[in-house]
Amino acid sequence: VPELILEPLAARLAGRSPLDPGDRQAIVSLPHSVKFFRTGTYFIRQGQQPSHCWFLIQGSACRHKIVVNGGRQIVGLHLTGSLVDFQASLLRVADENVQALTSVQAAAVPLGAVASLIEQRPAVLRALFEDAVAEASIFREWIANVGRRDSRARLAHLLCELAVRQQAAGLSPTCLYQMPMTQEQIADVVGLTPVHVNRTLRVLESEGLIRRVRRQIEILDWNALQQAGDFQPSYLHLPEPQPYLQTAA
Amino acid sequence: VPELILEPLAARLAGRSPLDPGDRQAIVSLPHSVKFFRTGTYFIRQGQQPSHCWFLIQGSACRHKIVVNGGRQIVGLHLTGSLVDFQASLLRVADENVQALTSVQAAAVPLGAVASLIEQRPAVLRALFEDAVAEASIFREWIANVGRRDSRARLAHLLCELAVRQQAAGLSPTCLYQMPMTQEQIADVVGLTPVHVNRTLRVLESEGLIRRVRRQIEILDWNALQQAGDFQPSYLHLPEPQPYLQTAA
DNA sequence: CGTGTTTTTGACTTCAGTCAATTAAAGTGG
DNA sequence: CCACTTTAATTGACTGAAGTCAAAAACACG
Repeated sequence: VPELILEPLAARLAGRSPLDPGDRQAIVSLPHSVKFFRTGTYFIRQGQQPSHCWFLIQGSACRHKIVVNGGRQIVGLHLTGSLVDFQASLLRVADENVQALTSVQAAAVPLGAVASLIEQRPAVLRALFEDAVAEASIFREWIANVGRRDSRARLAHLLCELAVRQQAAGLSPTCLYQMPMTQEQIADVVGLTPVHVNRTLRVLESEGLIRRVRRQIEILDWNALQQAGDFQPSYLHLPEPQPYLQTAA
Repeated sequence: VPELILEPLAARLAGRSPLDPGDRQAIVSLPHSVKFFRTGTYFIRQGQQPSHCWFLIQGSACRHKIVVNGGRQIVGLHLTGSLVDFQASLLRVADENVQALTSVQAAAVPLGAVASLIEQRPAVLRALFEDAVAEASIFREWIANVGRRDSRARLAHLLCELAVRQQAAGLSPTCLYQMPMTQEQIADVVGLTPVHVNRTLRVLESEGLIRRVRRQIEILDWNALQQAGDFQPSYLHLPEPQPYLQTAA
């Protein structure tokens, strides 16, 4: 049933700000087509003018910038359930790249349809606004993470954030999850080199805070990891859990 | 005339997204009281629940976080003309501090009044949304700045950003402006130590890119500074210049 | 089973941090 | 306007966390 595809989006937004049945119906009725992307595919590249935004049905993506010396910085992570690049559509052009971290199943929604949705339904606009404000809070925490924490704290912080966000997305319990990135990509998130990420991850492992098998992260001591990473989840501004979350557990 | 106080806010928002005369009138008619703050005063502290938001009539403020080892990271700068902490009101509590960098003249606007304004006038909500999206774009650029650029580039980038933003705020020409921060505060913006900021600023000065007198920054070679800082102003997403900007030059 | 990533390890370098002292500037009250 | 105090900027010598380079081991996959 095509109506079911965008239902998680409606639920997510309703968790931010109240939506009446008409609002929710308008969201799930947005025109969309489901597409599949393999790891590494670009959703948008710097300088392009997007025509669609993407609802991530399954899989994760990162938003990154290339700096002048050739380095790369990942400036945001989009997990299952997030709406990618709607905000960028409010601005003129994209000045960032968005790339699939895993294989991704996404619903492409034409920007025009979203534009008329928010014009007709202020409550939806409001909910999208609150979603954007919560995302901006994550950006600010990342500035602090990359600017003022040492490598051990930076990585511990990232591991905690992913644990909480993946759980909130209904993907996994907090203590065990699949890391959606290589160590090189992790390095581009936290502003370190891949070599140093590797060494620091094994420090955390040798301290007994985490265990790693393949790319699975198991958090053995949540309190200690949280403390090591100076992690307080309030900045994530997670909405109250919505019905759809339980179904996916 | 009290109506004139919030006129720059209306003009700024109208520059983001079209507002009809009724919208603009509603903005300038918001209840407000003008207050003065001296350097260092806190507008909001971590954990407080704000009751007002602040329109900066004159002066600048910073938004900062304290990390566990006692370090501080400035995660955002608010210059003359910006609306502080309206967004935070959409979330539950503030998890950041906002502090005056200079002496500040600000209009306190009760959050309740803004809440009913955006409920009644979707166009204003839309404009505030776009303002927030542009601000978020700055946060992402800062993540890249702090995460992947060396000290020289970081500082050059900040100097460029301030030059452009202060000019956009109608405060000064691009090539000469008043730095609203001490070197210690600059260090907290770019994630370095005050000592290293000092040394790096004089490197930029000795290279002939800038000149400093008191806290005035004069940019002697705009192209070179822009290149040194890997600075491309598009991420600022400045609106088209509005009438009120010319008056202040 | 070979091929191309990704992860891991070691030796060495460097950029930025630390600690501590000095100089300059900005207030402040008499 | 000048002593006095405080804050901010500057400088030097030394340290250290993270980067670099390069190679080996482990893994993923057709």
